[in-house]
Amino acid sequence: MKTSDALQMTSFASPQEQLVLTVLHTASELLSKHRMLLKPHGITPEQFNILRILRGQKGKPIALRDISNRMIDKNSNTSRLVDKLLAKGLVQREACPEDRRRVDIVLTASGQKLTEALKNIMDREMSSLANVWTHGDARSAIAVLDRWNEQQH
Amino acid sequence: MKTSDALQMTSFASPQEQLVLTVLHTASELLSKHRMLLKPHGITPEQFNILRILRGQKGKPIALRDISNRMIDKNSNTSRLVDKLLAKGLVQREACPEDRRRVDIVLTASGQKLTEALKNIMDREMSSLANVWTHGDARSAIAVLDRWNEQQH
DNA sequence: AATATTTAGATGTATCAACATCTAATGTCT
DNA sequence: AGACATTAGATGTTGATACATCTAAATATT
Repeated sequence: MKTSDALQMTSFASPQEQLVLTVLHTASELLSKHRMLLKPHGITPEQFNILRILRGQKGKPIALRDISNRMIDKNSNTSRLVDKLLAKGLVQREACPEDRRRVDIVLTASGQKLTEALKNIMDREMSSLANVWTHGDARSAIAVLDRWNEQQH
Repeated sequence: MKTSDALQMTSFASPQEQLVLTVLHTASELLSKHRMLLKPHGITPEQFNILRILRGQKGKPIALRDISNRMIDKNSNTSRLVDKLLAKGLVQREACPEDRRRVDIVLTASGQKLTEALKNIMDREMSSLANVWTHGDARSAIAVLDRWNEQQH
């Protein structure tokens, strides 16, 4: 359903304001869809975000701080999300000798296995987007949104 | 900062996948900005969303159910959000004679006053977007995103 | 009319975000 | 070296979402 229908928008907001509402609504729906796909495996999108980052490390440990920097939600509480993954035996903490404040994180064997499986699921979902958006569509929308993002900070 | 920089994206995802990440990241940043603007007044973006809907009613009561339908996050817990507004004396509950299951909500006088003030703040923010996006930019991005939204459900 | 189903809303629990605060370790400055 | 500031991370609290369940009222079915 189009955003304006979904929100039953009646008033005549500017296209810019409509875009803001559309982005917020679309993000909510995307997240909801990801949650549904991951749920059978007991993983939330927020937890998967961390697993995906760890997978990109290919076994190399990464400090908790650096995970935070790569996350979609910058202020998300990485410490506690990692706790959840730890409780499931998907990741390990490792002391960092050079800097004893730091805590390095790596995937365990079972964490690697699950992450691969989940990535396949998400990749299938992502590739289905090609039926909706051409490369050009996607690139132009990215350009528009990033024009706002670049103004921040 | 561009999304790809903010997330330190290194791998070569498809433009479609990049757009998904860009939408999620932009929504997170937008929400964060709105939270900052509203915070001095003790209102969250989620609570403001309800106030804005009530304002559109121009005094006419609206069922909790209908508020839910117009919200950005469909699954947000409208009952408890209204509780918060009630505790601040910004809204009133009214029994609905035709259907005793329903609970109608209206703004109180102080709720109206605060909502006007907040709307001015948000309107100023929205109109500043014209410096970033032309009408055409916004419309084309909306069209791209809605193409996905229309496929859902 | 009696039963069953649906709907509106409230509520309990788990997960996560937002924000502040705290500790320990590191870095800086004189 | 000693004082101060910064950084990494953990943790407590509050606000919100996700999901399940529950009650009461309305609607549909037979």
